[in-house]
Amino acid sequence: MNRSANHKMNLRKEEIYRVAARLFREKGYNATGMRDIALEVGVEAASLYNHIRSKSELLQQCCFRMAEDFSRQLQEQEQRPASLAVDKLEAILRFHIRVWITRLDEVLVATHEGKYLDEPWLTEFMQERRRYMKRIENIIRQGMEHGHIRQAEPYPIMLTIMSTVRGIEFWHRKQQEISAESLENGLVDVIIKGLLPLHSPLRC
Amino acid sequence: MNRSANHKMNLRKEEIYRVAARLFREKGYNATGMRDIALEVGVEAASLYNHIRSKSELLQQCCFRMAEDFSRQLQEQEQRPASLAVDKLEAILRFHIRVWITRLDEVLVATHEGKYLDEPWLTEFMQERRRYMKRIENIIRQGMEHGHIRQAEPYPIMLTIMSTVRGIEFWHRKQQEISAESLENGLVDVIIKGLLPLHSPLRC
DNA sequence: GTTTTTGACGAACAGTGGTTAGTATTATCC
DNA sequence: GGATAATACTAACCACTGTTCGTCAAAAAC
Repeated sequence: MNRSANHKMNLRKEEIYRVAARLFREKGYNATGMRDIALEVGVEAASLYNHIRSKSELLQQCCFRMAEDFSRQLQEQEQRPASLAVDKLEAILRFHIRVWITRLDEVLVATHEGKYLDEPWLTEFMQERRRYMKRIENIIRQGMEHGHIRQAEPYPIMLTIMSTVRGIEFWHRKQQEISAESLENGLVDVIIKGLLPLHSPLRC
Repeated sequence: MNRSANHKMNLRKEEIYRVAARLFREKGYNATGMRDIALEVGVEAASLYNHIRSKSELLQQCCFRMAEDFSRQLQEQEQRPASLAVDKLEAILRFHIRVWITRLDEVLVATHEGKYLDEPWLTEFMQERRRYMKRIENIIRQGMEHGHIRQAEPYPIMLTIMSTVRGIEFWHRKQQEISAESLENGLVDVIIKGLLPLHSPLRC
């Protein structure tokens, strides 16, 4: 098999993955049947198994692709100087927002349907999420030690950064209540402004 | 049938409802079988139907009980003077946080599994949620008109208030990373501090 | 104490789930 | 162009789903 054929094969596999991610989000993992996926791909359900191993493999891809993308981006921020804690958090927050705006299907599946992963992936996935949250907490803690973030509990701040983006689920471009840029800047404003020290020149 | 018997009947029905809410949260609505619920109630699956009409009725109770509780509380806040917009939002936020801490099962089911409601309840439920969000947006807008909230897009602020509480899902009392009170105050701080006008005496 | 109601039970039903086996068809390679 | 691999199809399987039926014991009502 040459490279072209291999590429073609992956294209079909990618299509199945994309359809599955969308349906998993719209209807939920358990409510989405292989026959639903097959219908939208334009094929019979049994034919899917020439390209994928199982339904749960599709869920695994959703979850761990997102986990890797998030972890990689966080690593970039961690490598910046410790004095830039607030900028790091803003960059992290903006990354979260953009992923939630541009790849809502995958990120929602990873967030909401990840609990349906089989072992040992379930355990690995949840441990990874916990590690990710700890790493963000550490950045917040560093910012406080250097005086760039006001003294407070790091834990609720981390939760806020992790959770604010979830509101994007309610935002639909169609209804154009607000543009993507305004949405991103609005969300960043609320969070970041609340983090600055009381005497910060950016604040007053 | 006298009042005592009626009360006893409702007790059993309430027990089924509580068990269902917990299982719906842990395993998801579709992955929870009537036999799972029956097992934890200590009865056979068929016996459940002496107390409830259907599985979907249990989901409806979860969703609309929460919707009513939230709507009622919001109405209380709406009746306060318009000049107290920030206090209203803080009260709303604290109510959200407390519900998410003390009634996590029901509120998570309403949030995550509500999409599995049958029609016409699904449409009614989603319309109610949209109305609720609009009402919060109106409070924010009032606060801006009176100068008690800094000028900004009301929509992302509303989303933040709605979504921040979702982080509580990650917070488990057992692991005691932080107490319930500190968690509540920490979350409120991040959000409310970001809302105040730049010249507010509370801010600088 | 008899009648009526309540609630629990085992069995079963009709439908759906993911998945496999076997086979036919198409595309690729030499 | 013939061999070979990839991929589509039909049919079916078996486990499981929410729910109903007929029955029977226990509690409530009178």
